[in-house]
Amino acid sequence: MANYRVLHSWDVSPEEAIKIQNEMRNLVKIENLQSQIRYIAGADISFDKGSNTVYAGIVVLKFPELVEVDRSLLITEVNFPYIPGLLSFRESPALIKAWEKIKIIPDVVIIDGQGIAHPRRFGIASHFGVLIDKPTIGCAKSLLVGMYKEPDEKAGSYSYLYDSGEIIGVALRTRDNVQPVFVSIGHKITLDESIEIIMQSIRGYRIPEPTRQAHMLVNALRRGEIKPGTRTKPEQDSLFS
DNA sequence: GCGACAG
DNA sequence: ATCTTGTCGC
Repeated sequence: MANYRVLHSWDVSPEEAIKIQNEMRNLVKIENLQSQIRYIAGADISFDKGSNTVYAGIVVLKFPELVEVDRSLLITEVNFPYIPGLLSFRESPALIKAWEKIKIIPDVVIIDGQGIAHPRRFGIASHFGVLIDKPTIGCAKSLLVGMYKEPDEKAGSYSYLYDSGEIIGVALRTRDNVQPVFVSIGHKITLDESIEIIMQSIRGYRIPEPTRQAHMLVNALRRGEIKPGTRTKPEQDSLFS
């Protein structure tokens, strides 16, 4: 269920989208997590080359084990183009649809993109977070705005991301000698908690597991290797049971 | 006007 | 994001 108090139309022009961001930016809450993390989710989208068809998915993992417990995969259409700074208006509609089918509601969601490390401090992670009224973390593979010093090459080290004199996120090295990822507050969380959770979600790869799993699933869906749906294949722990 | 620019 | 093989480095 989305946060009906702030629902708005997705059928808007780029100009209207910017106006919505400037109004909704004030709804972002920066606070400590209000509950322990038992489940964490990753959300992502996949596209075909020149098609309007999008493959969306959200994967819920038990935390900190990071074992899948639920998933929501669906195929739909998009019209809004990719415009730097307006990514949310292209990807959120599909992600919201996927969110509404999730059975196990996660305590925090990692989004593939920026949170407040955005020109108007309202990237997709913040927008999505406000809409679902849940804690979210923005974890992008590349920079949108801001300046930073290269963090030390050791996993776990980070440096602050600045824009207009304010700290908007961090460049975090998730593994030794790999390009850093850009972590920022999405909604209802602090930057320190975001960094901590991202590092606790790393399992041998640069990208945190929730996002990586979601990315693999939506790509498998696009290639037709798996079908849309919401059930997670139960583990065959025992031949009995 | 020029350059930058999440996915 | 997507189109794509091999290749360099830990």
